Amino acid sequence: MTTTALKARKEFGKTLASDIAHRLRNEIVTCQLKPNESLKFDALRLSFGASFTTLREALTLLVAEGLVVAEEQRGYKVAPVTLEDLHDLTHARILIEVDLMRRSIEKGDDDWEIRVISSLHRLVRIEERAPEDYASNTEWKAAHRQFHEALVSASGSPTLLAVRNSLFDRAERYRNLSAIFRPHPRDKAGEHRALMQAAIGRNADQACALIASHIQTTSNNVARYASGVISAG
Amino acid sequence: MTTTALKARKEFGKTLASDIAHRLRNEIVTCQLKPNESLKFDALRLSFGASFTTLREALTLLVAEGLVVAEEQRGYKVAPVTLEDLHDLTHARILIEVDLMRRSIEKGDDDWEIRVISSLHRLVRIEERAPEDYASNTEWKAAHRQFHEALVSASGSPTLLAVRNSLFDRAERYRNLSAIFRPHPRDKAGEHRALMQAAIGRNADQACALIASHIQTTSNNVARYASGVISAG
DNA sequence: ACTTTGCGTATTTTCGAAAATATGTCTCAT
DNA sequence: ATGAGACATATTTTCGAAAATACGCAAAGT
Repeated sequence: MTTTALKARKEFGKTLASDIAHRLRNEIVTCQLKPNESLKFDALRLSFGASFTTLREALTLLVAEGLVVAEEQRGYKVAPVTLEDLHDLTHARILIEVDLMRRSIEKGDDDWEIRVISSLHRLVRIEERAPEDYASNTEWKAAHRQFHEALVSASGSPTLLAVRNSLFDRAERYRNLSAIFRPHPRDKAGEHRALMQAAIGRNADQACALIASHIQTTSNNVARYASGVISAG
Repeated sequence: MTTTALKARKEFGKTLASDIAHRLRNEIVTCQLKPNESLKFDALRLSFGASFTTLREALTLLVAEGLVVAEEQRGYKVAPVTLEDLHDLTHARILIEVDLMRRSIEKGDDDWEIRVISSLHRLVRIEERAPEDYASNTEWKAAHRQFHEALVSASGSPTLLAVRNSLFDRAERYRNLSAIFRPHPRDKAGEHRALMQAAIGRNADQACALIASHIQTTSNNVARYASGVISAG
């Protein structure tokens, strides 16, 4: 073979388009594809080995999630990062996550408690295993995501959960961005444990206050450490 | 020409795909395309005159908005309507709309006040002109949408506004569904005026209570009158 | 009778070429 | 020098055919 063109093969989703969306989402969230980077079809075609229309479908999906922006007739690019966007995102996340948390605590059954406890356990184990900069560890990120997902998983609100997931991705991109510059990872272990205890203890007010403050603090840290790479809001 | 196939032409959007998404959205919201109806490509191709891939892109857009559901490898269909979904939707709308309302009232400037007042004025004029069942009037629906959009337009929250718009469409589909069975349209004129007055008067608590109750009441009415066509939650 | 297997049809999914649109460059008139 | 117009190139957008996959029905096996 003379070219490096890949033949596309599914790793995740059931259709190729959703599979590519998944991979693209990952590259954007981890900032392998940088904010504002223009997503030319020829280039994407080369790295993903799919045709124009399949790529287009994947990009459409990511536009809906706010990770890609489309300028009609002028192509797609990775969504910009700005302080304004970070603030907007943070506000939306707190509003929705607090609501989901409260209702999850109201409705959560035994299985929910188990999901919360076990996902926290896994997170702690990973932190013990790699105490240094676990925040840039892929395994930690997955566990972190799963813990937060478990907390709200009993809310019984598909609509808000879907929005929440997409906002979580957008926020994770900002966290990854700031991780490049942050001297040391903040110790979130205590916060996570307190969150779990408030949730399992059915102390809704406290859990909501904790999650709001958790999101806000993280956002503030991102704003501080990532200000170098973030365009002026 | 032997077939009735249409040649696609843009009426709205800049690209054909977004244009078709717009038209499809309208047909779904107005229930010309019925809940659960399967969206076969051949049929769509005939009525919209676009190719497979263009239609696919439009459908992808609507899936993200929750008006269409995709069963991978088994095509697309109009999203089902259920009582459960209506409740979920209503809850999400109240949460988000109340937040947007409060911040719009905080931040709204002169232009915002003008938008609110003039959009209400237009709505009232239409109601005067067609006092009978204005709720099934296209013009009224557009004005109604614009009034509610105006109220929250100063919130400065692109993320939540985008979610709000998509939820509004989903809710409008339920309203249209119940309008078929509702004996007489509820008189919303008073509620709308009170909403405007509370907003312009910068009475945030009252405006938030009014909008929450407005959404909840509408949803309750939909549930009552549409129970015949809504699948059991 | 009831499930399983295989095959033809219907439908979706993916592809690469062709059309449409934007961008950049060069020329020419002022 | 500067700006407008025209051509050439780069890029996106749309198309219909081809490949992949699901579905229905008939035949065979238990």
